[in-house]
Amino acid sequence: MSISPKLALLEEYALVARALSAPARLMLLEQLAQGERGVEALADKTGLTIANCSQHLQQLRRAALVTSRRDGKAVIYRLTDAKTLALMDLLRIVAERNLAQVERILRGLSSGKDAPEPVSREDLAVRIAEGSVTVLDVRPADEYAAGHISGALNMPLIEIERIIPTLDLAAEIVAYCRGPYCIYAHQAVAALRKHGINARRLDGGLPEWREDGLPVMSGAQ
Amino acid sequence: MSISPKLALLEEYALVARALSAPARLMLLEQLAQGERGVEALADKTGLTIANCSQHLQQLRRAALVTSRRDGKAVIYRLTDAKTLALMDLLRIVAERNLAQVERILRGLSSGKDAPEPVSREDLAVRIAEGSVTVLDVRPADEYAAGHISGALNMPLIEIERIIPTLDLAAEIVAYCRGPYCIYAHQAVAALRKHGINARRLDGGLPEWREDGLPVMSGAQ
DNA sequence: CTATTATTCAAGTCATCGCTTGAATGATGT
DNA sequence: ACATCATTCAAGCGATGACTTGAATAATAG
Repeated sequence: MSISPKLALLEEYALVARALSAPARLMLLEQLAQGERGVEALADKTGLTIANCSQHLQQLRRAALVTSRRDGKAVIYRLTDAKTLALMDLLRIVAERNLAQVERILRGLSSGKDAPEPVSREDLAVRIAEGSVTVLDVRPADEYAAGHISGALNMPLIEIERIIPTLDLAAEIVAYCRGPYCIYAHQAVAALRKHGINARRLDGGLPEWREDGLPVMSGAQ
Repeated sequence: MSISPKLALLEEYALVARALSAPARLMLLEQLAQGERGVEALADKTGLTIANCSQHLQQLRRAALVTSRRDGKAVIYRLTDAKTLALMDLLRIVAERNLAQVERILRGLSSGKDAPEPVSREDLAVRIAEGSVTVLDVRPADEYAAGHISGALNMPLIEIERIIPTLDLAAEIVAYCRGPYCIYAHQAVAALRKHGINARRLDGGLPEWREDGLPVMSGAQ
């Protein structure tokens, strides 16, 4: 024990905050919020080198935000529990609530002022049951394959302009992606609205949907 | 706008986390949770130099965790809103839930295993109304003077051993301090229990009590 | 206006972090 | 046992952060 237990405690709290203080690690956490992943898959998705990715993961593990297990020769990481997700969420909420900068970045994405309110998860669940809505999963195909909202169509952002003519325009379109940290859904909605299509964003992404106990179509892990 | 809005966003989130990643700044936030303070008062309480303290405060302000106003020649800082407090709380919860290290530090304080469950704020409010409890504010006298739980006695940690004989042992003792980051109450309870006195800790401190809308005796600012 | 007091700015130092590269470890399959 | 593959470790480099010192700014008092 150190001379100052008070400082030692604060040091531990600070360690957790420091683990969240690098964009690369937030990207990793966002990926892990989709489901557990191996090191190589994470490196791929985030564009980090394997070694660098491994080092970041070890920092996250030191802060107990993630845990790992072995599976054959691979090491699989996952979020420790829902509290990690809660912490990320609150971090985002504070940042968005307070920083004009964030506002401006998100504004820029929706190419102006016509970004509508997001749809709540509860509302979307009801409307899916009614069949009065088309749900688009705008994440990459492999993430869709690993699990998605029941009834959602996969439409990666790259193909969205191409696929517009095939959409059923009678139902409203709701797009979702990885979660609050992810801007795919923002971009998709902006693209659709530019073509005059009635599209909105889901509040939150797949991790939040799953956390709420709403129906998910699970793929192979 | 940068080439990658995604990274720019994550950079903003990371900025908030980074602001929380230094023990010195957590100390400052803990002080500010007691109420607004000037730079010099904060420097005094935390043991930082004035210049260093000012720099930390500016980082907290950049992350929008605190705001400031001028009052004559002094600049007064305060927490931006309750979300800052919530973020600190969640940080602590995650750290304590996950890190064996934290457990060990807190165990060490209560000199063993006999640390009882803390009293909830709700329960304490009821029992104060009944008069079935003695509430001790173990913060320094000046902080007590600036505001405390209605009915609480001030008993700074330094004097606690000396004052033990004067306590009414019929009622249970409940000690509180600045809040979850503060270990005064832990230490006070440990000291009292070492003398066989029935003492417990309040869950949370004055900021949480105030946040819950429970009765506070406000002193001069 | 000048002096005073509270705070902030600026420059410098030392430590730490993030990333890269290349080697070491650990589990699996032949 | 050996080769193979995924991951981790270790060393090095450049950038950033924390703290110190001393000067600059801003508001008030005389």
